[in-house]
Amino acid sequence: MSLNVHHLELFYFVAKFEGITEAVRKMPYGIQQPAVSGQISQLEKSLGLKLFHRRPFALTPAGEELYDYVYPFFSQLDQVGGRLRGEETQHLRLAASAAVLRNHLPQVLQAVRSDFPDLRLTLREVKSTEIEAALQKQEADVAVTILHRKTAPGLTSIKLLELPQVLLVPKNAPITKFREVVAKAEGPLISQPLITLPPNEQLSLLFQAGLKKRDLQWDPSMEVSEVGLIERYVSDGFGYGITLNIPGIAWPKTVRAIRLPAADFAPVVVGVLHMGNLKAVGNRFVKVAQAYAKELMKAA
DNA sequence: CAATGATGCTGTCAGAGCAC
DNA sequence: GTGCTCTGACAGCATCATTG
Repeated sequence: MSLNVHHLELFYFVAKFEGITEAVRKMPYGIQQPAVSGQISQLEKSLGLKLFHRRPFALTPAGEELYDYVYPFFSQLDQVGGRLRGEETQHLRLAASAAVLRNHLPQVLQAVRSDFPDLRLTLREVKSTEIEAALQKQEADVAVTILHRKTAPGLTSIKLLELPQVLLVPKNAPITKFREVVAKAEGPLISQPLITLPPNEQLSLLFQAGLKKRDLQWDPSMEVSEVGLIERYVSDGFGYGITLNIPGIAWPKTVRAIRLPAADFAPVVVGVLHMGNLKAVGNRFVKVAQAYAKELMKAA
């Protein structure tokens, strides 16, 4: 025997407002207390069990379970209506790395907000390896991330800028060029401690590809989850780090950045990813991000 | 095919029952 | 007594089977 959805809706309000009378007062439409009481009785009768104790109000275990089940549906009905009516046009859900969210998006979003005064934002920190999945699951509208040669089907990528790979060394390190590191190596093996992102990150892949081209081997001794940590541990003397040179962003005084030869160590491409067609606010975001990237490159 | 009546569901109003 | 809940009587509406 299936449950009556109208009964479930009334039960949702009764459980939410903790009582029949309170539910009647606060419900978004007019209904009298006896009607609610009667409908709830029918629901309980059809289930063959009590859903809540009346006075004082308390959900029974069965009531708790049913409330947990119906809550996500009824609590989001208003928002769904708004979305269907197109009232969500000024909502932008963004996915990006922590570094991008912290260092770059504030300025870009400031500009977007001047065109969309009612802009509502959802910013989500997502690892670059999980960003495509987040877009495909519709958990975000747009992502700013490192682009691969191949993006997942259905995704559109827009290139913003290319960032050169750099070797980050402590300020007092006795080298100024990458070839000096190589010169100190015993054969192809570089033994200097190395700090990198996880091996499946695009930056790590491109760096290892560059080493391979030069028949070098340099295995990381320390793996960190975000580029900000590389700076930190390099300046604390844990080793040299592989990171990106972002124009306009100054390095801490405790480290120095050494450019890796671009011929072998390909720059990392950063861009915007999205699925399907973007709303106006999404398109505006892309335009502003492109302008911002252009300014950054000029500053380089 | 349209009209009719039975049935079921949900609603209101008035008022009774009950706990504090 | 007060406030909350339930019960009973009755109305409006939709559906469905029956009837002419």
